[in-house]
Amino acid sequence: MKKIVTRFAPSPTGFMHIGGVRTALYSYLYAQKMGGDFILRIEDTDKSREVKGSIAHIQESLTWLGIDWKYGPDKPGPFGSCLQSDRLDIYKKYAQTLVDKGLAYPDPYTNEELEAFREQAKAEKRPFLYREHRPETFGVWDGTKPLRFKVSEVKRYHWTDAVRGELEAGEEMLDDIIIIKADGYPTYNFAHIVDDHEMEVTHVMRGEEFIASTPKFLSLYDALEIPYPVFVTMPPIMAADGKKKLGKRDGAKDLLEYRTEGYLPEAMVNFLALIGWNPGTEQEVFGETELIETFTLEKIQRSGGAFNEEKLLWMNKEYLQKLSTEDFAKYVKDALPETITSLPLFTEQTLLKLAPSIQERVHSKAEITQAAEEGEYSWAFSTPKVDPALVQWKKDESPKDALPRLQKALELLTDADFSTADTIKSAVWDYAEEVGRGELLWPLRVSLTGRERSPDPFTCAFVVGKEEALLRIQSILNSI
RNA sequence: GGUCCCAUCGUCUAAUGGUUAGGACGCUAGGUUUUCAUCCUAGAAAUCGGAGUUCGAUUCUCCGUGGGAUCACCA
Repeated sequence: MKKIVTRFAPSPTGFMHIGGVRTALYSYLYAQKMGGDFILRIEDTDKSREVKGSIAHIQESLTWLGIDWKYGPDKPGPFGSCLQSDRLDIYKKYAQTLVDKGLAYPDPYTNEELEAFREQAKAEKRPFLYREHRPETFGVWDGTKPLRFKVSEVKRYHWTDAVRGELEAGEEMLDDIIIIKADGYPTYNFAHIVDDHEMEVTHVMRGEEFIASTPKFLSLYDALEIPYPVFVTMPPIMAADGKKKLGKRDGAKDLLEYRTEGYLPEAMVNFLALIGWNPGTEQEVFGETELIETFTLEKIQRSGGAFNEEKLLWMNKEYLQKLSTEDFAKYVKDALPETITSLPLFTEQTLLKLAPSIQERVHSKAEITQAAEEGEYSWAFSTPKVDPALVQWKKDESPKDALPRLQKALELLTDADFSTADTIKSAVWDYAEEVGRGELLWPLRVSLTGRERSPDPFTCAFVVGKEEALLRIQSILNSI
């Protein structure tokens, strides 16, 4: 059996966004699943649109997600460079075979003349077709004029798509397209066919925007006598409103922004895989290995899917919870603003003790940063100013009513084992049951944190440590 | 406008001729050792419309409708 080869072929015109990455991911997953190769090819044939640094950016994006390539801009293959700009001679060679067969010719018209043809067609309300203006005799291609492909067979093309099934399109799409531009660079239409053939790509996986132009490609495959690869059309990813394709103009973000926001690559991969594909089971959370095992072309969706950030957030939480406490503490530290990390009681040790209580509730780095800015964690790293009124548990009580309970708790805690939150809990639990849990636990927690919302009092006491905890309780006792 | 593609809860989707149309996110309610969160349980929520084929259509066919894509010396 022939080795499966897939490729991802972006143009270096800026950052990578969700849509592009998903295409890359599926191509990668399929190659992995089939024991084949995945190639990263850079389609840099339009110098004017090229954005400096984007090749590195693309590589960084894919690497972040754990998508690695057998051949790429940094790793040439047996077929040569993976940068199209390095392959000009190859395209010229293929173009020449077309010229030799009388299937390609230099465009004799000026831009102005072409524009006039277009205007005319528009005025007559019919589509513009270059082939209607095809010169009767072909000049010699000297490289100063664009080279056009002469469509020899204007017919209806039928082809099979691994996802969409039988597809067809009419002759309206067939025209004498430019294959080599006046600047010597090939067009996408031509270059990708040559490269896919040279690189022995078996499965061409790309977005549905290419369905309409497939007849053009097919006519070129025929003229070049290149066998068709398997076409695999991916559904578009739509903007959150589900109305239009997610593009840079519709708020599609740079993939790496998600990294900065604290999304884990595993969560992103898992989430991305599930827009437009599913295993047919009820499983939602997949590791990469599992994804590779279960991935099939047949289960790729036909219709477009909206990018739902809330589900991404949920997914991220799933993966955040799998992190070790140490790793999660690092994650938290990254998210904490200077105002927190510079607090007097801030230490790695305290952070490590606090981390689990954050881990069970948080979805992203942004959430931690925001909570921190709102003062949610300050109690752990500095002695809070406690408003005595907050100690009041029931409406008809006065803060003073909590005094005896706190006094007793202080005694119990003085003798308590502070090695875990549980040992602290067992020291006061019986008493809490006796007086009513809320009656003790609320004032205790408030004394420790000064906040209406926080983790449970045992965790809080554990985080700040025995000495500090006792100090805080004593302090509230004095101030009521 | 021509051509092409698509159509199940708000969203991601399962079920391809026979199911109480299932799951997940989100939402609502209740519960779990105080608050917030987590977690658990329950609930509301969908087959775009119309014909046809069939004993029976989410599923097959046709026509609408809606949405998307594409018509470059961009990829």
